[in-house]
Amino acid sequence: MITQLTKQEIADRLESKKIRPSLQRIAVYDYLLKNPVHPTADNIYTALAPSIPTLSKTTVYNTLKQFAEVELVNTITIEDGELRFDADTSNHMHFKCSRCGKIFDIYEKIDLDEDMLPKGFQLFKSQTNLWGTCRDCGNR
Amino acid sequence: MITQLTKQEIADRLESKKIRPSLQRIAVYDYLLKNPVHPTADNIYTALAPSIPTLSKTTVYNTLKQFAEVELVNTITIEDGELRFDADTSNHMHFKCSRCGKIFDIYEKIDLDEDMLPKGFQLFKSQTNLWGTCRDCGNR
DNA sequence: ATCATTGCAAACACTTTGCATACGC
DNA sequence: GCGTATGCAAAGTGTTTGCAATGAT
Repeated sequence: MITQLTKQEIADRLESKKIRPSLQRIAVYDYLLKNPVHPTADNIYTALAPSIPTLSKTTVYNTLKQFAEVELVNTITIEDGELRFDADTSNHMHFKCSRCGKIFDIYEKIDLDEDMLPKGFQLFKSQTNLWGTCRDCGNR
Repeated sequence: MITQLTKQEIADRLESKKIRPSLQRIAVYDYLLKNPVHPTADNIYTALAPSIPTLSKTTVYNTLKQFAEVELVNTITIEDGELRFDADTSNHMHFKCSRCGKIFDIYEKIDLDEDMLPKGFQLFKSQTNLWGTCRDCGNR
């Protein structure tokens, strides 16, 4: 499920969201596409820092926040105290293995719609998180 | 949906989970039952501090962590950077109003089961979070 | 030249830890 | 009296903010 886009394609996508395609921003988005493992801001910073020596964590945070605002990425709050990011904005669930900590994408669709909410409520977004053990970690 | 239990009933419930029913622990659990608004640890501390002047935040944090471990309460990660607590451990969803910030319980049930997971995965727990606007806050 | 972006350091918010005091059986 | 619980202060973690330097058009 790794998406490859050329730098130009990434640049175009950023511009279509009115975000100037700087080197840093392209690198962050490219990283998210190539590493769909729901990294934290710190993960991304650590991964990119060697190739962009001047990169700062602030820039990574700013960039991700901006991406989230224009819905280029989804933020995942499956774990308290850290935010994870996903460039796959299609509607899917996340499964966190309590043993190894890996987060898996689950594309099974569940139907959620406004009808299940009380009158007058409007639904913008939903997120379903699952916890358990993955195939490699067995039970308990 | 406010649950009232006597101190004795709370004490019994804590003991059934092998937790010694101290004054502080009873107060925290009682608060959660009477105030099912998904408070943070800090909310609880602030609310209880006047009546238990020696109470410390550490104790509130310790207590909640303990309760969560024995599944007396559920932890809700609907917002990054803060954990919320719910003494209602029945399976339900949470709706956060993006405007007023209130969190509502949605008892509509969605079916999630192990069948939707890849082979070898085991499901222990799930949590569905919804975002939008509540009846009082209208749209946008 | 102007305006946006970057990156450092400091500030923040929430939570956990270390440890001495106090409490309960 | 002994083991657990409590509470203070300090440390830790993830994130945001203030601001000067840099970069792009």
